[in-house]
Amino acid sequence: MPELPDVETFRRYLDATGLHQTIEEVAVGDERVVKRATPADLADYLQGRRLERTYRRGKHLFAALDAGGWLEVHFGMTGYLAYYRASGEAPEYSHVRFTYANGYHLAFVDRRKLGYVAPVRDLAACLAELELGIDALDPELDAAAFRELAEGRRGQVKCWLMDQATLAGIGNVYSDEILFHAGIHPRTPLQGLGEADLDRLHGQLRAVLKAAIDAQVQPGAMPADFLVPLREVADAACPRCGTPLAKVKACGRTAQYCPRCQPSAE
DNA sequence: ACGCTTCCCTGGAGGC
DNA sequence: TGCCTCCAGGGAAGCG
Repeated sequence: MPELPDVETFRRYLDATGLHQTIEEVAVGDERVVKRATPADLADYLQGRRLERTYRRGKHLFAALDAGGWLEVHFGMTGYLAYYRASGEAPEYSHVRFTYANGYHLAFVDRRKLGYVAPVRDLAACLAELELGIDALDPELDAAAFRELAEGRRGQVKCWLMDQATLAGIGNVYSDEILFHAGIHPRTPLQGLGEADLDRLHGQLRAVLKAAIDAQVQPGAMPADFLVPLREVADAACPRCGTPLAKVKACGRTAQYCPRCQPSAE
């Protein structure tokens, strides 16, 4: 379930571990997690190169190569990065592994293989092809810009928040969290929201994503009134009012919400 | 245009 | 114990 805060945490991890070192070897254990290239192409593309800096847009992570071009990593639902020394320390499901000149390794780990690694020759073209909207934490996304994104749009507010072509980075978990703090039911029609609702939604969107990043997405480190740590808990109660949390299908996903703090508009 | 389902993919949980 | 089905939810795709 890597969403913006998770991918931002991975980005910082990569910054702290796998940059500025020559990649000597690229090993692909399962080619299904390599997109837009064969494993051999990917190896040719990366061998002898260094990753120099990172860029994140929504849930997509990019790393710039010293020779030009980029590497894209998308984490699907179960992906993450692991940097380790001894080969024996490689986590299970390490489907792509880099070996650096210093002897360390960087692995793309993804149990369910819904994520991927891909070479990117032209970052701008790649971003255009992915049809990603503005990053949900882009400083240019102020309250007015946020309201503009909602203009003329129909459908349920949760679907809109999760639409990567509108706002990049929000998925099922954090859309629930944001809607909870804004006091809005996930199935509320977007057109039923007023300016004050949208401004509140915008404020909570920033606050929630930043708090999750500050907590390094560790459930135990999240603020006490967050729903995230309660997702897997049976019979969980609202951290605000104690009302039993409810689930509803929205946008093909299971949304968790508080029936009292987020009254249905229907 | 919207909302729903199906598919990809795997493992953990619960029922029988 | 073991088999079966469901569910998790990132995203693409297809249907009405």
